[in-house]
Parts: sequence; C-alpha cells; structure tokens
Amino acid sequence: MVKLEPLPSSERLYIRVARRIADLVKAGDVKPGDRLPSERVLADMLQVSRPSIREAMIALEVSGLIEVRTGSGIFVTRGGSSISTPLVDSGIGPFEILEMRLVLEPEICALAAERISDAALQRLSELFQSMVELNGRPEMEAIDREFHTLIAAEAENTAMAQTVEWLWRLRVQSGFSRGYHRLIVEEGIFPTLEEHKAILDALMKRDPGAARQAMTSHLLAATESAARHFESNPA
Amino acid sequence: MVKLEPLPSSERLYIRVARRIADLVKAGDVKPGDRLPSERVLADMLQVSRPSIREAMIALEVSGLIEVRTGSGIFVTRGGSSISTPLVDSGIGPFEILEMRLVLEPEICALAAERISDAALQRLSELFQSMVELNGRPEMEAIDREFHTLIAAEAENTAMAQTVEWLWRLRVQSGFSRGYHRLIVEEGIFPTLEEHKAILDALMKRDPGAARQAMTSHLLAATESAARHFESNPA
DNA sequence: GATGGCAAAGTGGCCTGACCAATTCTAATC
DNA sequence: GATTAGAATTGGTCAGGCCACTTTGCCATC
Repeated sequence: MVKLEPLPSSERLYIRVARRIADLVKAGDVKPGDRLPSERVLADMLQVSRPSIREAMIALEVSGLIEVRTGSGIFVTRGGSSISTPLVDSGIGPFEILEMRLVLEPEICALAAERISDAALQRLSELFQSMVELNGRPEMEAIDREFHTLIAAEAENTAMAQTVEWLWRLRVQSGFSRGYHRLIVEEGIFPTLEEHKAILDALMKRDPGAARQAMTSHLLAATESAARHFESNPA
Repeated sequence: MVKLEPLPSSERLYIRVARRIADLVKAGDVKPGDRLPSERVLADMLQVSRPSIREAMIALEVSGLIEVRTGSGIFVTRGGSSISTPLVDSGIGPFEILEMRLVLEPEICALAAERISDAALQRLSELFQSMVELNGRPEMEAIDREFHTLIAAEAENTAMAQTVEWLWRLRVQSGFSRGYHRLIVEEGIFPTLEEHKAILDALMKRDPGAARQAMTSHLLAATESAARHFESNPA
C-alpha cells in the first residue's frame, strides 16, 4: 500500500518541450507579443522532431500561453493565459455563473476598494463613460467585461482574477450572449448604468462596504433580468 | 472600425477533430472510463492523418477530457473537464488560495446544507471517520480534499464545484503541501478534526447559517496555521 | 523619389510511412 | 488450471515532403 510512483523517468516528449518553452516565457527571455523561433528551428535547437514541437505548441496554445498565426509564426499571448475558445463546452449554464458571481464578486469588489490603483480608477471611469455613450449597443458587453475583470485584477488575488475571467469566458460560450443583446434593446434604457456608477463611486471612495453592496445590487439585478429573459425565451 | 472577422472558413484540423470527439463524449456515445478507438482507427474513420488525430488528443488531454495511456489506449476521464491547469505554473500562492476559499467555500457550504443528498452526508461521515483514524498522517490531505470537494459538488453548482477542485489542484502544485505535512506532525493533535466535525454537524442539521459559520471558522484557522508555518519557514 | 505590384523566401498545416517501446492478448507449455 | 513466452495492438517519435498563407524586398512604373 505504499503506492510510490516516482521516476516517471521520461514524461511524454511534448510535455517536456512545452514546459521548456513555458519556462522561457516565465523567465522573461521572451515577452508577450514576441515571436518564437520557427518550428523547424525549435526542433533543431531542442533536438526533437518537428511533430513533437507541434504537439507542444498545441498544448501551449490550448493552455492559452501562445497564439499560432498561420504563415506568420508563433507568438506569446499578451493576456498571460486567457484562451479564446475552451474547445470543450463546460455545460455550465447562465444561472450557475450568476450564482457564483454573486458570491465572489462582491467580496472581490470590497477587496479592490482597498487595493485599487489610481490608474485603474481612471480606466474604470473611461470605461463607464464608454458605457454611457454606446448605451444599449452590443459592444457594451465587451466594456462590461473589462469593467469587471479590471476590478478583479485590482483585488490583487490572481486566483480570483483568473476565476472571474474564466466565468466571463463561460458566459460567452453558453447561450447567454445570444439573447442578451436583444434583452438590452428590449429593455430600453439600460438599468445597468446606474449600478455601474454606484460601483465606481464606491471604489473611488475606497469604501469596501459600499463597494460590496453596490456589486451585490448589480448582480442581483442582472440575475432578475436574466430570469425574466429566460422565462420568455425557454431553452 | 467595423472589425468583422467572420468566415473562419476552416479552423485548424486538430480543433475540428477535437470538437468532434468532445461531442461524442458530451452526447454520451462514449462514457467516462471508456476507451476510444485507437489513433489509427480514428484517423481512418475521420479521414485524417494520424498526426492530426494525435494533435487533437493532446488538445483534449490538456483540456482534461481524456487520458492517454501508453500502449494501452485513450480513455475518457471520469471527472469530466474542468479548469485546465498543469503544464504551466500558475504562480498562484497559498495565501491567495486561502483568501479565495474564505470567500467561496462558506457560501458553498451554506448552499450545500440545503441541497445535499443523504448519500453524500453518509460519505462525509465516513470521510470524517477516516480523518479521526489516521489523524496526523499524510494521507489526511487526500481525505480533506475529498471532504471539501464533495461538499462543493453537493452545492449543485458546477462552476463552483470545478473552482474548488481547481483550487485544490493549485494547492498541490504550489509549495504548500511540502511543508504542510510537517506542520501537521509538529502541531500534534490536529485541530482540524473539531472544525470538520462542526461542518459535518451543520450539514446534517441542514442549517445553512451554521454551515457557513463552521466553514468560515475552519478556513480562518487554516489561514492562521499556514501563516504560522510560513513565518518559521521563509520562502 | 514614391508607389504599386509581383516573385521568392519563410512559416505553419497536413500527410505518408516507418520504427520503437509499452501493454495486452493468445496460445503453447507445464 | 496456472504460467509463460511470443504475437498483435497501441501509443511515442522520427524523417521527409508538399501545400497554402504571410511577409519581405526587389523592380517596374508613375
């Protein structure tokens, strides 16, 4: 019953290669936006075949660390590791996402109120301004997303920030966005504006309690809004 | 400023293949634990080359959907897909993990108190019993893990459950576990026993408030414990 | 001299075919 | 019936080649 499993002596080659490349990025030898050597060159450098390099690149691509551009090269992602299309549908629905956000984001917002930088506050103001300007148009969702993820980033907890980004990715995947835009249009004036304003104000005052409360209100309203929407649009 | 990017005409082949396989799993044509056809057969069925099949398999493996066993075959993972991790170190530390758990798990526990099944309660009791028996030994961490992830699963929110599992994986990855075992030993009687008992009792009474409170206490204690540990063990 | 177009070089995308190593299956042997 | 040696299966890796797309830079044109 000792169950030792040491000496994997030799993991699969593509994993070793991928780790090697990932280390390069982490060590800062290649920075986000940089182009990696070509597959053929890498193969020659690491003394492995090109298929193995390709497999490693795919692993890193799925992990969101790099981006492959046909005919052009392999580039290190800017966003660290925020992949575009998770490939396999998680099966997580809109209400589960909202339920979780309702737990997580108020606290994140409270933390952010204490830790947020002036630059971030500035950026949030700009984002809010954008929301006012293109009120109700589809581009709003992207702004909304940056608004929330920026706050999460300012809570200075990488785990939380990554989770919030993950939840947004799930939201885009799941059937949420499709009907969402129509919802915005149907509702006319977008009630979210005031809610975001309240969040912004609380953060500016660096008032954790108010920030938490504002985020809670916002997400509760979003939940109701979504409920209304899915009532009238079954499935 | 139109920014249209339609017509992906033809995504990369490995992605299309991976999606195809993922659909098979999602549709239930192959169930967790099942073995997929061999790479050669798949290549023949989908009319693509074996390298393309391999690339798709690697993508799915990184996504956590399948598991490749050399010489044996490719198997569908039991846990379904989750937030993929390994391969690239997240750089998320123990305290960030604890901070996030402190936000998330109490609410999860409260939800679970209302939604948990009798079978799950039974299993939790068994787990607790195991903890009592092998108090202080390294195997406890695995039990502890199952204890928490089971509760998360019973909250009936897939997003939350997957996040809790993700956090445990991060914990194992990060340098937490290494010194953790020594901590258990040094501290003698493991204070966690009572804390887990309190959580279990609250769940049995299906009392959300008590469950939340018990989980909060538990995680606060864990945070303190970790702090003490890392004080005396810098780095 | 600036501009536009076109060809060559570079890069990833994908395929064929082959050999090796680990695992599993099969059948001969005890 | 259990054991074991060999064959078949399966993933792991490599070599080399051809295609499509991008980028680059030369060159003719304006």
